[in-house]
Amino acid sequence: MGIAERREREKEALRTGIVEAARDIVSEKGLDALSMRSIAERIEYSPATIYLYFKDKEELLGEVIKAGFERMGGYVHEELAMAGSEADPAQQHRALGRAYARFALENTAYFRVMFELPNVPHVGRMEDCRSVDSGPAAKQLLAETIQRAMDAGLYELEDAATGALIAWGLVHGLTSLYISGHCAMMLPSQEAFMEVVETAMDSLGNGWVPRETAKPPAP
Amino acid sequence: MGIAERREREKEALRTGIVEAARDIVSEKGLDALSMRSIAERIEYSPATIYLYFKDKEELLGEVIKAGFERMGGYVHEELAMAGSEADPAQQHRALGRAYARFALENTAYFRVMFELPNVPHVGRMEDCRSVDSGPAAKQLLAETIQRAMDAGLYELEDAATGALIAWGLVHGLTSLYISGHCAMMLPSQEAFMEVVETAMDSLGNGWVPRETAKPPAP
DNA sequence: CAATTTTCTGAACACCGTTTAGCATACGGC
DNA sequence: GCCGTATGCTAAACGGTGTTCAGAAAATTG
Repeated sequence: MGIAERREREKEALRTGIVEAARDIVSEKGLDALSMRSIAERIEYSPATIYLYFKDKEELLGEVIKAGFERMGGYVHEELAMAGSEADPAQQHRALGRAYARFALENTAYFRVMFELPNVPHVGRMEDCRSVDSGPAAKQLLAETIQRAMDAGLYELEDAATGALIAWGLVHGLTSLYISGHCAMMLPSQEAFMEVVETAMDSLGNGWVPRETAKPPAP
Repeated sequence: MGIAERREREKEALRTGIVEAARDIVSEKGLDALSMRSIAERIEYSPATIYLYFKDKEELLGEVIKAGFERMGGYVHEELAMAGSEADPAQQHRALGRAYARFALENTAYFRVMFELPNVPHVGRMEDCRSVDSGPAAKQLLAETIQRAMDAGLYELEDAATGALIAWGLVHGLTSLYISGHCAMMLPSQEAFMEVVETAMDSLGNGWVPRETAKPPAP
């Protein structure tokens, strides 16, 4: 009775096909070019068909965002590898920031969809929504990294989760400002931007380094 | 010949009326509710009339944004006053951050229009555009404050402008993440958010504090 | 092959930003 | 006061959007 299963598979294939089409349009033409009609044209179905697979555009975008977090995961992997396996937690923390910034630079439209969209978790349900669902992998990795840095005595702060949030906010903010062109006059190139990100992470990390590194006083 | 002047005044009044209507709609109903038609309805004119006073929606939004920066200026003024006149530059820096965050909390839709809109400075002309035009007051104030902190020996960094950008990015990022609901599970209340902002500014400020505060060694 | 279920779509709806042709009104010169 | 003109304004339309729904088309079943 493989016939029902084949139907199931085809259905699933079309569903993911829709998501991929949306992802590609966002990547290639930008968010503004992403309409139900443009997706429909690309997959060669009627716009109405999409609504048989997704409740509305919001839900479809949710899937695109999920895919975005997976793509970002690749960047994280790369930067961690680049940092080397002998990197200490603080260096890994920098690697995560670099990954985030680089992902944003190379996937601007994607980044916008993921973080700057009206979003509106439709106050109430906020579990199955946005980064809560797919992003936590990255968020948790960041928190764990900072926790390890604390354990290693590299960072001194009260709460790893708060520290992770701050670190995230720092890089996210710089990235968001850069991408939106709010500091274009100050950052003429992507290199300049990446450098500022490094400086920023240095500043923050420096602020977390214990003041007196256990210098036992000789009486 | 007061007649031409009266006409001029009426024209100007309608123009600012349009901007105020747009501002109010954004404040009251959110950005999504802001359409040329909704503005027209509020000012009791035809939608087409708006185009006699503004080139397009983008230009109109520019004026709204300008008004937004002025409103933010009020917050800055308040927080600086709250900090007191004897506050040192580092404390003033914190006050600026508080103002930014509080403004965002109390004018969410406004904040979004100002910083998270597609923006697109239409690469090329970027003078008369966005924060470059109206925001620089705030940006420059931040840069000056940090420069003063450097001069006072409170902060130790290479470039005040870069420092200002980093400080801005930090608060902006946290704010943007909070407003977009990306860290809702971690920040249940506005108070919790404001506290994280304080902690974040402390961390960054701490990272900028000179390591050894000129402790002349006695030989 | 006929009946039924499943999958899909054409057409419509209400909205959007924007343009244009034309309608009133208020003005300046006679 | 009247007339031509310049000004301010708008109704209607255009092409776009997300979304819905009756019904066509196709695939599966008996």
